[in-house]
Amino acid sequence: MLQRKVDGVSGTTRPGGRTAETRSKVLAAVLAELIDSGYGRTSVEGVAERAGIHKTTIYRRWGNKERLVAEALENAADVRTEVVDTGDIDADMRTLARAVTATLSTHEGAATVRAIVAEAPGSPQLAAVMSGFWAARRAQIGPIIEHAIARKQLPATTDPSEVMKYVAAPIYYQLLMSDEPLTEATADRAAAAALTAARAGLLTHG
Amino acid sequence: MLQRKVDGVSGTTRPGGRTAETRSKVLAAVLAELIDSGYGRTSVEGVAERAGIHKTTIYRRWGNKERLVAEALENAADVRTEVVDTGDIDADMRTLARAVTATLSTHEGAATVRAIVAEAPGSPQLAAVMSGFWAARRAQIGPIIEHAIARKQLPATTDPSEVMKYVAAPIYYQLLMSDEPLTEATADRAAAAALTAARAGLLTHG
Amino acid sequence: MLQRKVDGVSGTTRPGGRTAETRSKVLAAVLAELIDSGYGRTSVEGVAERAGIHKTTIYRRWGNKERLVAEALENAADVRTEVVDTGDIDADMRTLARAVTATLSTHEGAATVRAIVAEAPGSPQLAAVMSGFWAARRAQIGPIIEHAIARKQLPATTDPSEVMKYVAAPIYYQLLMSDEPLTEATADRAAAAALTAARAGLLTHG
Amino acid sequence: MLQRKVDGVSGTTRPGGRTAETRSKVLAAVLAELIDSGYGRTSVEGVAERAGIHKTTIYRRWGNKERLVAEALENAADVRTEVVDTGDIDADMRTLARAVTATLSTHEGAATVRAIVAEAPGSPQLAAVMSGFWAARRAQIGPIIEHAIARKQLPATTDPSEVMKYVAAPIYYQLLMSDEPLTEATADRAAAAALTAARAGLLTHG
DNA sequence: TCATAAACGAGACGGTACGTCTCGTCTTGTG
DNA sequence: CACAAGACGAGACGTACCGTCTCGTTTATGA
Repeated sequence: MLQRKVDGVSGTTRPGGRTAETRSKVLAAVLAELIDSGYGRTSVEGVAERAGIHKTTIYRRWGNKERLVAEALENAADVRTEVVDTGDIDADMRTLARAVTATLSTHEGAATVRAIVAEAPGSPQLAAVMSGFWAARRAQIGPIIEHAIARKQLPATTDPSEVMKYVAAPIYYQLLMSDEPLTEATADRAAAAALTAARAGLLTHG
Repeated sequence: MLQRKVDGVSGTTRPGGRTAETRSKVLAAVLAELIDSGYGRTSVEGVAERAGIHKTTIYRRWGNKERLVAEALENAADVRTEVVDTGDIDADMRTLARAVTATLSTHEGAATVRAIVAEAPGSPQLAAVMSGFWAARRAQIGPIIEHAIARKQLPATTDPSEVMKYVAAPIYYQLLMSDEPLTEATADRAAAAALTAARAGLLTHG
Repeated sequence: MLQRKVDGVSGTTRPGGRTAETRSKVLAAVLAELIDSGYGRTSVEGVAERAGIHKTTIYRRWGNKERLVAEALENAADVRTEVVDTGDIDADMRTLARAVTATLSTHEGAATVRAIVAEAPGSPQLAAVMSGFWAARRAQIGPIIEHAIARKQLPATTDPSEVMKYVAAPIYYQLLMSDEPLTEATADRAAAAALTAARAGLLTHG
Repeated sequence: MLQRKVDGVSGTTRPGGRTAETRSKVLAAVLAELIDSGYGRTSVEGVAERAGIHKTTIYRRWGNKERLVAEALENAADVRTEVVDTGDIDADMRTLARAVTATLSTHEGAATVRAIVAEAPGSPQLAAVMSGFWAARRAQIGPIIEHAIARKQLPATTDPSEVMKYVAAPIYYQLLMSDEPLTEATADRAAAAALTAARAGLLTHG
């Protein structure tokens, strides 16, 4: 399954105590601080206080702020969007786009994305997080696109990655670069535009 | 005329002496630091040193790091993309997309965008910078789209802002969210996809 | 004269601020903490708080705890014992011994000595402080001994340094190695014993 | 019988394990660290590592750093100076002084003394160690002095403790307060001076 | 010989202090 | 008056130890 040990990254061997619980409290606190204040104004000490543990513990386990935030974001990114493959490519794309929009519409989602974009350059950890996140997304739509191709609804050489990119791009762009709110209309338009481009044979491999 | 107007955006009051020169040295230094190190690792003291002036001077004129960076970026964004209206909507869009791609392909352009995206939330100054930047872009393509509409190459209700957004989105997205390089193919595909969506009547007002 | 610039060690050039006052507040606070708690339990943060200034200021000026304490002790050691040369060698030695005893009998004097002895090994700064302190002491009794020699009260080859050492040794020893209190009797006995040894020709050069 | 008696030094209570060996390894490590680094820079963790055991074990047995060091020093002080009573008070005192000098001349002896002096105030444990150490020394010279008194070589009221003090004081003083090396001449002079003072009736009870 | 209790290993944790790095303010002096 | 020089307050960062606790493992002994 996709089940991951709760204990993923740092529950090394045998905890002398409350390892896993501490970990989850801290990661939750990181996200909360990120949302409230953004990466720049998030402090390790603030996280520790919010989590009700001591800052030394954080430094012991995560070493520095960057790795701490990276793991928190990785964790958050793990909460994956449920996407179904109904066979109706238009509806499925719309569903996907709306899911993305919904995520980014929350204060939490928006803050997470901003934190990642802001810190990814220069942080191998975060780059890896993002990489993994998008790989997961691609894995999700791959089958949907392939089914659509099988049903001749999309050109045979259509690249699922590109479709994903063209669906997501306008949504992320609107979040990051404009002050317009994200609505369902935003999502639907993005989905429709991506499919139109795909049908026109623009979103192919290579 | 002989009027020089070195003093573009914020020629505060009246350059009593070396004001303007100091200003441009500082702003250049800010950009350089931003490019070298990113926003987080750019320090006012580093900027001062690089500019060969004293940090007090910076604080006197810009007050804080955020306003300093905001003005530097505003200044940088002023270097505007030359876009021509040849009447061939496909070619013109491709030219526009390539110009955007070219800008973001430079180390400087990429760093600038990242700095803006990272700091815009929470910084009214930067939000305004970004706002103005996109207004300028929209002003550029407005006439092109209108001409295309006049020639019936695009639906009458096509929204130039949306077209701009759909051209730019995949390019910015690729810069910020993936590690694929920006190429001319990226630009051409973005331009084609945006036009396809526009022709399909998806990029209309409202 | 023996007058030293108030500003001795760190009044570098000509400060843009309140340098000298800060310095004296800090050094006084160091001594106070040393007396209250001993070297081991004296913290830079505590000193800063007591001095009413910020710890960063201390680190900026003294670099680390060791140098801070060294300078404070150097400063304290400067408060010199007044010793007079009456011509009566017995009385003068007794006066000297009593002065030493009086100094070491105060909480402050005892704490200072303990701090120096504890930290001197491994701290060139403190070694230098101690060196200077004893040089000053030797300079004080030098003339007294010479006068006594001139009056044939002491052997011609008597070494003032040795006399000083034999006067001070039992007093310091009693402070550091036993729990007996320092009294005038302690001082008088030390003075008498040193003179007896000197008269016996034991405290000579080489 | 089958009794093994692994338990050399202090067969604490009931060894469920390898008690005695651990103890001696730890105490040796403490001394070594003390010698290498002084009290301030000696860490329990460092001691544990050097002893090849775990720091928890140390805390279990000694509770804290102070008690650990106290016991190590107590142990070290136990190695007692052999002093003989030949009947020749001058020679015996010289032997005693040379023994003291020899001990303090070693890196180990010097470090031990410094550690004790530095930490004794505020540490009842160490005060007790020192107290015991000097009691042992007094016990050693008591008979020698008494024999000398019996032979009328010293005044009847001579206090052995005072004689010990006046022999040791210049030696300790030189170690702690100056940078002159300890030599046999140092020892001989100290012995001679103490005896001179004693013969002059200065080192009496009360 | 085998169960048991003490000693031990491993390591997470709370906590104090250290020393470093920026940011932004303020003071003083100089051209 | 603009600027250089720099002291200072504020506060976060990351490190080193201290001493406590829990859990699991080893080992000597006594039944």
